[in-house]
Amino acid sequence: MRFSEPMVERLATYRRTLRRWQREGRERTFSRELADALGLSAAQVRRDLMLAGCSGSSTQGYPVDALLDRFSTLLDPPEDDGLCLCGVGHLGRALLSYLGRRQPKLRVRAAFDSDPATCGQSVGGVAVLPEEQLESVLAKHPLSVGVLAVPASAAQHLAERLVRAGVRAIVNFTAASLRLPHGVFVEDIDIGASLEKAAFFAQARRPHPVPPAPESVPVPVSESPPRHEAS
Amino acid sequence: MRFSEPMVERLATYRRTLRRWQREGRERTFSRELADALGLSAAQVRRDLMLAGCSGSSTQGYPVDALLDRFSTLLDPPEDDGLCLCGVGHLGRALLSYLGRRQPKLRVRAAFDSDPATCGQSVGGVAVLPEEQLESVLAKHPLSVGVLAVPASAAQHLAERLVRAGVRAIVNFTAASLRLPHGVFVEDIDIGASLEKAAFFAQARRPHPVPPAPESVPVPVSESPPRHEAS
DNA sequence: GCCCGGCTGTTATCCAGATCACAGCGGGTG
DNA sequence: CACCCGCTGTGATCTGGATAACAGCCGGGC
Repeated sequence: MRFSEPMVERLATYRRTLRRWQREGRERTFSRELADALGLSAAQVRRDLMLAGCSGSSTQGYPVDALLDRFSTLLDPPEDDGLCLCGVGHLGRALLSYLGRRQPKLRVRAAFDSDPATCGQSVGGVAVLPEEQLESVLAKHPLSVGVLAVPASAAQHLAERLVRAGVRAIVNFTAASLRLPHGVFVEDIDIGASLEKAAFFAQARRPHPVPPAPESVPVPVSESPPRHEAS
Repeated sequence: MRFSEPMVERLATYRRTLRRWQREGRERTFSRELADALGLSAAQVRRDLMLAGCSGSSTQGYPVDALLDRFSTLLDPPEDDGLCLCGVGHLGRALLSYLGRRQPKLRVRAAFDSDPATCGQSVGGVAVLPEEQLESVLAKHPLSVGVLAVPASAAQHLAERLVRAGVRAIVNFTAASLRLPHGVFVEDIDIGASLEKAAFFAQARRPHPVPPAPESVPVPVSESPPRHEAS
């Protein structure tokens, strides 16, 4: 049995929503409520919960606490595990400040930068160390997730160092496409490409000019698919 | 004929790679080269190029210049279009500095923030305006893409204002799931969920504790699928 | 001049993930 | 007590995207 990538991503969003509801005092919920809150279909929520090993009653729905407990078991890393951030530029700082206050279990445990001026600073409560110490720090305190927020030209080399140092998943904010051994999980977050995609689909209904092709050029169109149960 | 989302995203990455090669003086390329550079299969590159309306010769491959021209036609927004950034916190600043130097055609044309202390500053060459002016500025200078880098609690309301002001695509860095009229393209970039996903798949090979389910809990495992042509 | 090899363009096939559909249940109502 | 309603759990089906497969072409070698 293995969980699919999109499902794990959804579990994380279920958990966020359920935590808010828990703070608000809600004790039980129905698949439909979660679905509406997140723009999914109720059937998909039920299926995800089933695969995650959660169960509910047909009249009372699912107990919020039990769901959150189960999600913690599935999603939370071991006690002293966490993130290793490479690159403390603008984006790295944004991540540090974001994660500093947000995620309790998924903290940045080590941050590295190649710029001597940045090293030694403490950003969001995390000390920034010189990149040379990456291997020695991770040898003492292994971490399973690396985050790349460096220039694209440095990404491949740093990724390899991270993997050699024991990292088994990398979140790559770089435009570089990483080539790493099988078994290492890579999550690419290509902000530039996402912005270009949005710009494309914003224009998509307008006719395009027709320069290179001799034939008429298709007018690309996209709809946001309706994401709700037909009922 | 419509282009799929993943395809448009790939086109953006093809373009980035081809631009680098063009700077290096390379004039022609083969599907295999692009595929290897980006971790895709040659067949997929050929298919994308075909759908994009590009053609090459079986002996010389594709001319780099022609590909880039075609991609510009498809991906570049109209001359005075661009991005409208909402929220100039850490992440907003990172985006401004990233886009300031990178994308020539996809610039941030307006930036807004609700914090009076932030307004009036100029970040990365873009003046930060008070959020109240969103409608009046966009009325004078319509932009087709909005970028949300605000707290999740403000996201839905701001998104609706953007759409009323003429925005047709939104890049949502917020954890909120937006409910917007059909026809508005939404690209969610959920950094928190992505980090949790990476943490999960980093752990995925370890046995999990088995608390709630009476039965043995499955050990979820994921492989990065091999992404190359079998040949 | 003829064959061979490799690359393009395109069709056919496959697959994961999402959607649909429905059996089963349990409590509420009359 | 019998019926009804709505929700869970789950098999069946659908679909879009990726992969595989191959016909056609062209230039180079012999």
